[in-house]
Amino acid sequence: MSSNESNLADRLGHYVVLTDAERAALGALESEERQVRRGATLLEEGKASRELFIVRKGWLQSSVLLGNGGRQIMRISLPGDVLGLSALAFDEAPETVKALTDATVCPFDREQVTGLINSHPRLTALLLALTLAERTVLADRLASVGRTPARARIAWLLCDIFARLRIANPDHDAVHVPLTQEEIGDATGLTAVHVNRMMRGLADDGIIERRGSVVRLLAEDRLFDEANFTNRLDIATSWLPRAG
Amino acid sequence: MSSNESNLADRLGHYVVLTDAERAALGALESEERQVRRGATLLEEGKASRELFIVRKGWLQSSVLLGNGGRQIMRISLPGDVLGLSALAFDEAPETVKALTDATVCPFDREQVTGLINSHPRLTALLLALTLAERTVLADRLASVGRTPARARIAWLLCDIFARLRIANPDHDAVHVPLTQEEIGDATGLTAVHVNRMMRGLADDGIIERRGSVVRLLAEDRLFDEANFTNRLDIATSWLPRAG
DNA sequence: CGCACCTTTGAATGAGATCAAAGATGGTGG
DNA sequence: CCACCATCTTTGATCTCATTCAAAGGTGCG
Repeated sequence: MSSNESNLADRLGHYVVLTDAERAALGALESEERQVRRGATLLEEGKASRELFIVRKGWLQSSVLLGNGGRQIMRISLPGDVLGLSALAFDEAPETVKALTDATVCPFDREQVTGLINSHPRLTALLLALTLAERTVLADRLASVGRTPARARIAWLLCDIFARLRIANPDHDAVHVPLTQEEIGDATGLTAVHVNRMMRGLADDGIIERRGSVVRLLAEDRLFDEANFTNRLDIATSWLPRAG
Repeated sequence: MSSNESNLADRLGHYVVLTDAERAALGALESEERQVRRGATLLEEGKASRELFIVRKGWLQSSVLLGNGGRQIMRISLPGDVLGLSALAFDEAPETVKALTDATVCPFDREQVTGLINSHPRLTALLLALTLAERTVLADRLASVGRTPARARIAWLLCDIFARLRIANPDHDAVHVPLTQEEIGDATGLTAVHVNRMMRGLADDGIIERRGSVVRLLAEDRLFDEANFTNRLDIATSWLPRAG
């Protein structure tokens, strides 16, 4: 069940050198493990939930349903991500979270966050900064969907995914992307049919290569360029409280 | 210069009963006032900035510029809002902030946030919750722009503005909206021309009334309905740390 | 190996963009 | 106080990018 590793601690460790106490506090959030089957729903829009999660393994998606049957995918979550943070603002989940692959998550409840805030100011500040970075990525995504043509939106989504995967795996440039074209459409505000044509275009132009659901990046610079992508993975740390 | 009122304290006071110490800490953030002319830029995308602001008076907008000349407006800021929080995650502003009307803001720097986090866990938790609520609103906006037709997007924007104005002014239903149709377009991912046609449609259908830039809400329920709007202004407080 | 789901391609349609030009509005300086 | 000019709004005509509809291949899993 519990491993003495912590995905979240590893991630935060990129930004600051964690104290043992901090590492222990983060590890406590990952003391419980839950297996999730591909397709299973972890959180449902509108349903009560005070649970949060840290992703240990697998891919998940957060989405909302529109009145007209449409669906918007807000974010793809990867290992090391925190999920369901909005439980800290709302008693009812604003988004549905579904597993795209078999996944392992570590659930904890919001009272554990209360404890963290009370005793670890620096971790709290990091959590806030991470949340703000995520908000900024969401803003970038909005700009992409609101103000760029179909091809650039697809490019942006690929950049987002690749940039994040690179952290854990700097070498890999071929990735199994467990998203159907319909889902890519729901993330970019397009129809599956149009997604298909645009992906074909990117492949024809030698920017990506596709084999089934495996995507290989052939011309990262051109993709970033078409997407107008900004990497938001580095965060400012100079203002953080002293460790303690 | 300094007034002994705090917009932010008033706002947070809606959610919890603040202690004197908490009220004082928040007041300190608003000890300095700065006047901003309509059209003036407070923060510029890409430029260094460690300043944050609390809005005291006036309307402002946050936007990003796209490579192709397009612009996406992310958020309209009103009195009581915190602006420039992303300075806590990035040394360079990800968004440009511009005053839509003459405005008064209270600047403070991010080291003051450090102090707040060190000594006021409950305020820190509230700040986190507020940020998460804002992120959720951004997600709602993304769903609106990505997955609904032009008319519904305009409706959503109006709902967002009216819902927030209602807090300070529950009675008013006619509001001077200092946005050009071009700006409404930049917020909704539409052209000014199409915004014009959609607004006319909403007026023709008796949902709103327009006199110059003053908009009156005639059928709030129908507007909310068309927009698929969810009010995100209430936040959960049961998990917050005890005051102290 | 058969069925459900996904991808691919073609053709027709449509929502919103683009282009163009005529009113309205309001702030500024004379 | 008024006239002027810049900016914003409104409306029409045309165009285009993406949607919709339809149907033929693939793929993988039970």
